[in-house]
Amino acid sequence: MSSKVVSFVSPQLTDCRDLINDALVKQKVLIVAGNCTVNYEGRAASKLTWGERVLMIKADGSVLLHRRSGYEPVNWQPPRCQFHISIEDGKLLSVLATRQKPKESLKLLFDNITVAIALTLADEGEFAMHVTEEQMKRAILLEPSLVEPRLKLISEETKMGDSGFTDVYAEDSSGRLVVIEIKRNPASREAALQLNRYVEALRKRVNRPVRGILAAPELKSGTVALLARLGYDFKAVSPEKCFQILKPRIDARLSEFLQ
Amino acid sequence: MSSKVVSFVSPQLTDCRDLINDALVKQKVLIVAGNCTVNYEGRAASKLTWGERVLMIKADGSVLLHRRSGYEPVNWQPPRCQFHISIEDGKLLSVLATRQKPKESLKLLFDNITVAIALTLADEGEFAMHVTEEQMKRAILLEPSLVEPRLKLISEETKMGDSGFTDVYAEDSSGRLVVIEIKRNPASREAALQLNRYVEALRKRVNRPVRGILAAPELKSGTVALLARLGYDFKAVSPEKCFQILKPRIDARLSEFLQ
DNA sequence: ACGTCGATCTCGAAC
DNA sequence: GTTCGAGGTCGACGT
Repeated sequence: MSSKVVSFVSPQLTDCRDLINDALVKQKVLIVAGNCTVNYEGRAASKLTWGERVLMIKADGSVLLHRRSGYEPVNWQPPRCQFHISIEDGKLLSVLATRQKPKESLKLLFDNITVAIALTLADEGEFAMHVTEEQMKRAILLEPSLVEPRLKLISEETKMGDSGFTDVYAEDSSGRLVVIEIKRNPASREAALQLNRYVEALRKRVNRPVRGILAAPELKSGTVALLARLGYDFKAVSPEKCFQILKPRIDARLSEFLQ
Repeated sequence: MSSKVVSFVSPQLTDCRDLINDALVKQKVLIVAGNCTVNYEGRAASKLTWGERVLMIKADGSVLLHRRSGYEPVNWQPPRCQFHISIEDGKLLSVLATRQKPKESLKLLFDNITVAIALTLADEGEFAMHVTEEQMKRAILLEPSLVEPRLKLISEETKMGDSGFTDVYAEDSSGRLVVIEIKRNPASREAALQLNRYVEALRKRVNRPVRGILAAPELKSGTVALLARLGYDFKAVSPEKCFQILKPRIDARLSEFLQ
């Protein structure tokens, strides 16, 4: 057996209790499959009657209980929760995971364990995501002509009162102020209304013409009419084009990682 | 070894390929731990350099790749994606999971597998959750006085033009229309703006006074001023109180389950 | 199919 | 600490 893994197939509940406690102390990743029932109380409350599921407890104390299907766990606990593992009535393995703030508790009872594994994962890998909304914004800040020719940037993330923040703030070739709302995905009505809030807030403060531009790969169907009614412009900006502009910088950062 | 589990510790890559393909065909739950690198392209794009992680493929074809820490998978694929498993250069196990609509692909390369497990999970358990926002709404529909005395319900989920739906729609003791926005958690500015959209949409359609009430356990600090400025009311409604009203019905439904 | 909205959302950043 | 917005959000429900 590898030093990286301690595993039992059809183990005794007491062996599992010890394996789990050891894994928690050593901050290993724990995987337990077996027949269980679950109770959650906290932000909401839930009950899950008996059935076979897969429990994962990660090194930071997050808990995930997965059924056969579904991307999301049926029950879970966020990172940094506290554990109490015990045997009840000599025939049930209890896994209790609790959190304060908010106060919530997750209790699993197993009457049978199919397999239990404790893993030590060596993972110093770098994760890099490209073309987020933030990166589209950086690309537009580097290259405002992506949105419109002769656009002059004024400032990034200017405070806009209680409407929150706007994405990019500029002046067009006619000297009008321009608020640019950037979306990575096809823009919904919500995006148009968000742009509207920013423009309205700015108009209250500057007594000069303010334009609004929604920059996104495309508009969802219902958004076209709303944007027109509000009197704002749409400019198609693709994440791919933004990526091309950012690529030299991203490559530079990746090569830093690899050094 | 139990019939419910097929597992390998430190297996050959070819054995893993066969185990995975078999598990996919039989719609088992698959767990593979090993050293891998990952590329994702689709709604965004990401790279993850080498490191040890846990891969889970569930019976519905959802994919989750977990690192040591974090509630969320570092990479994933939603249910119903298609797989292609192969050995590259005789020394890399490739797991390719693709989806159309949106077109996206996740590619994992393993150069070493610590443990691989295929599980058959027998799970017919019932999952029941209590005190969701939906249930708070049902409680208020049963007992409108939770929000205000002498409130008369008009209809539930009346269409509100392009603002979507409102939660509850009523008439107060003075005959004014009332839009009630219900939140399960402390209400944010976003909730107040949502209520505002519903009220504005209704005012455009009915040419009579329309009030707005935000019903939630409490208001977040910034929301108090905004709600006042918009001219709407706040009513504290606790999930616990709602649950008390619903409890008889929930108990009745649970006893149906147990029959 | 698309759009909207809730979620035990989670996560991170800004205040 | 809280608040706020983004997310490859996911998932459910309605059109």
